[in-house]
Amino acid sequence: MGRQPCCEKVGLKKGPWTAEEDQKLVSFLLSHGQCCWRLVPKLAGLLRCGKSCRLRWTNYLRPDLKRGLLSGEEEKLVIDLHAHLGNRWSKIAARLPGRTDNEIKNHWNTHIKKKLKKMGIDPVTHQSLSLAQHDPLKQQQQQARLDEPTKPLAASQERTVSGTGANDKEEAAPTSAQLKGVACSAASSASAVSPSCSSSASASVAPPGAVVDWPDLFEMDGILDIDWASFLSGDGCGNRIGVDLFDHYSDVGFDQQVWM
DNA sequence: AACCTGTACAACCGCCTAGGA
DNA sequence: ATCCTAGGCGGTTGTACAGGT
Repeated sequence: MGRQPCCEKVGLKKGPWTAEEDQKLVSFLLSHGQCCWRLVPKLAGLLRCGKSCRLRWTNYLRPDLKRGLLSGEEEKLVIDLHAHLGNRWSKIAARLPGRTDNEIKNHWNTHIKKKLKKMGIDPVTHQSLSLAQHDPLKQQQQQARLDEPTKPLAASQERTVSGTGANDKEEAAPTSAQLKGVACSAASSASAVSPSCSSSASASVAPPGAVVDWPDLFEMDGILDIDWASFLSGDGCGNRIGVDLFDHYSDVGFDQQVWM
């Protein structure tokens, strides 16, 4: 007995979304809010699967998304968080307001991986490639640390929406990165700034049944941008992100010149 | 100009989990 | 306790575009 498909796929359209489809989806979601994704395509008059609609909204149409390449500061934060969290893109995205897990994952695979390799850093273990090659035990330990949170029990906690108590518990546990001061309070500050900006938390943009106007969303986005800007600009520990990141990689030869 | 190759990123797929019936 | 559904996640694929030959 196979798994049931997420929806009836016969007759459904696949592939790139057209402007018309985008417009239908956006106008529907903005006037009705997010409710049951399975019903959205029917109600919005789209020949798409609900899952596809959710993805399109989450990764592309959400008004609070930032567009364009990740900034240098964002890249550094992604690397830092990846060293801390591994390939848990949604968790990483939760720390970067206006960015989606998909976007970060793509950026990691196409840009950051290469840069790290170019600098002689293993993008998986965040160790020097030569060090990792010559010290399999250390490599194994590092990998085990990255793998650990994905164990079933931890995974079930991880699935909780960012910013919840469960998530906070996880943050409270000291990690090697935090012990080195890498995490600073960057992570907690960012999450405090925007609990609603990860794809997983996107539902908070508009509660079920809520009618949301574009201006409201943009205004909220503006608030996020201001806070994020001050966060990055050096208020509090903003300046420390870059400094700590380079400190973190100092033993593996993180070359700031190469990066910039 | 035509073709080939590499790159970037949008979109899909399959699996997992939570929650409700 | 079990089954089913919806939502979410990470990995992978597909496609458009740019640059090189």
